[in-house]
Amino acid sequence: MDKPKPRTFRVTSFDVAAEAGVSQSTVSRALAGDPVVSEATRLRVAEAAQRLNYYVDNNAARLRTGKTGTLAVVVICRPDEDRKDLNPFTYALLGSICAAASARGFETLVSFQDGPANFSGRYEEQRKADGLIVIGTTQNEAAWDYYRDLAQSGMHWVCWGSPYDELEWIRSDNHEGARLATGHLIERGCGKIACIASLDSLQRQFQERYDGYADRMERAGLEPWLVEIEDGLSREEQGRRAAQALLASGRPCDGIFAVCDEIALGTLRELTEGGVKVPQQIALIGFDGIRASANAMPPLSTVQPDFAAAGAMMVDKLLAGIAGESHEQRRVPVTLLVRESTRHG
Amino acid sequence: MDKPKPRTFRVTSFDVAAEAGVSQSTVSRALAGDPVVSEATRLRVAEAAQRLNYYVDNNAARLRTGKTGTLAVVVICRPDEDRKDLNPFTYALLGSICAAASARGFETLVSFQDGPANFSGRYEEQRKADGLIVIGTTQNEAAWDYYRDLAQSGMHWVCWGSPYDELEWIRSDNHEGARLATGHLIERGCGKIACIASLDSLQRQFQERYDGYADRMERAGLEPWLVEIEDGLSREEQGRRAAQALLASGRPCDGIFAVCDEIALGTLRELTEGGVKVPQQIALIGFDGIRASANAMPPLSTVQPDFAAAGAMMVDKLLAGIAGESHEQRRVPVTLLVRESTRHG
DNA sequence: CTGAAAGCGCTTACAG
DNA sequence: CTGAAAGCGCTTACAG
Repeated sequence: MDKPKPRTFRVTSFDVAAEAGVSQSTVSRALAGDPVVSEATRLRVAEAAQRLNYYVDNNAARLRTGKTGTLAVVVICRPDEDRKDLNPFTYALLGSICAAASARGFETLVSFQDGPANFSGRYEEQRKADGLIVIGTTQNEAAWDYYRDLAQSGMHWVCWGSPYDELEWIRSDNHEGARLATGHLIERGCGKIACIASLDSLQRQFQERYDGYADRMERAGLEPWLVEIEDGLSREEQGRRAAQALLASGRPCDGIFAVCDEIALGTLRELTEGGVKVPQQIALIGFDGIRASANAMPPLSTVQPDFAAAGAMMVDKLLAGIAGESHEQRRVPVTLLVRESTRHG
Repeated sequence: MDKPKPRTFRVTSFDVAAEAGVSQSTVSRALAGDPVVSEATRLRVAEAAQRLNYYVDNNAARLRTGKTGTLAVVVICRPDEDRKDLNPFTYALLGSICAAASARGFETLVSFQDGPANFSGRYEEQRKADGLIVIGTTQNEAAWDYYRDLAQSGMHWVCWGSPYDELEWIRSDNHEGARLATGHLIERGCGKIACIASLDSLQRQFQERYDGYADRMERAGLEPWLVEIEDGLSREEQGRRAAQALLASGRPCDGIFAVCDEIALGTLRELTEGGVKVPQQIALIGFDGIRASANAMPPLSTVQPDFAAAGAMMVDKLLAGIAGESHEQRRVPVTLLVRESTRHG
């Protein structure tokens, strides 16, 4: 048999107290930066702690205070989707949320959830987090139903991508972004502008973007032209099919606004492979500002939300909720990013 | 003044005990699935817990057991890099790690770190996690130095992307992948094959890939041809510059192996914009299998590591280390992905 | 198979 | 400004 593992002794605040010649409570106060502790004592304690390589046991502190200093972040995926194939927008948002949380002194407990076997949002009840941020694909209805039900319990949370308007959401300024994109095409000289979108009531963001497009078209005296995407395909494939349908219709077209970059990339490939020159024959613009849009051939014009602001806004809204304060801001500002795909010949 | 917030009472195992008519210890055992508890009791307790909407307080359990059931994942970024611009390979790896941890019953505490103000890897000392996984850019030397020093303290950890060979790393099977890529170009008929790479001693992965390339070239009686990337640029820009240098050299070339997809994408754009037809004049292949490689024009051939295996291997190695077991596997298997960029005219 | 009790390592009233 | 003591809510020997 193996030798029994030598019990590893943990350095506690009592050890530091002995080392510094003060009481354990003073150690706790000194290390927490309690201003009531005299500077001399604080220093003596800090040095003792360093000598002993002491760190506060987070579990004990959390148990005592009831606060976790942690935010849970749930990323909703398509069922059985490879993590590699997750929408890059979602990854960027995740990164920005973690950065914002960290800047405010919170840790982030991240989990990817794709099906009922996986759904688990009881972070507050289990005292694993003080609140919850849910982001990810709108298309996983089961997931959103699960979280909508959970929300009834009065948990603290904020989401991005929810198909339901009544939840605590943060979104891009979709109307404004779509107006910018459409206006850009119009100013560039396009008059026959199609919008590749979905009016599916679950796709709130796409609907909002279509509305912004239609709005701007009508303001210019132009007729909105909707090319609907098909359900149940990858975004890229949706973009390809929509482009096929558009070309097959024979209707003249000189500009396309696709409601997300991934759809736009599919559209771009289909157009290019079909011999249509972008932007000379058809100008194309997307929405989201994902990294891959810059690498497309030609580079894709797009509307980009302020990612840093997105993460910050979600975290701030959540923290406000936890503190019992109100927080009205829900729209992340967007910018027009003009690249080759809409530039003048 | 506001009314004082009503103290929210927490349901504890004592409440469940009263509800089920058993002792608190029995509640704990029953809910933990201890087989010593009779089935009838277990059921009664489970029902009582559900009625009261009871969940075990994770902090108390963790304090008592000394285990956190959590793995920390640190993503090393370039200083001040926008989270949106993080290498998509890293995001994919992060997703696969979280999935693997979750499948093994562990939570993941994720943080993005880019500079000394940010470095913080004392997760075990603070009892925030049982071990640590570090991934991210090789280029942040300060970060790797920090973690290399920390590792001296005997913490449990595994990393991906470290410039240092002596650490506990997991990597793609870079030699094999590079041989596959190079062999594919050769079989396709290429004879003048350049490799865009870096032999910088810190870029272990790139070096390994170059070695695999050179190996395969020599086996075919061909002369290796290294085009070095410049330091301190984005990967895409490195790829562009390398392509410029290659074309400017005037040396005939019919195939390029770029040691990562992001470099390859830059190379592809530079070639295309310079009027060089890919793959008709020059065939091009990358490495990493990032999502954007599929969206390039033409779609980029590449070598893809098994992402799911990568996350699983990292988590398994870490858990083995925590359990005091050994775990030898460190190379993630790779597959050749043939797309348009290397297809026959 | 079940219960009474100890103790994980802190934070924070309370007292001085 | 500092200390003695209580208690956060569990898990797990120990006893029966």
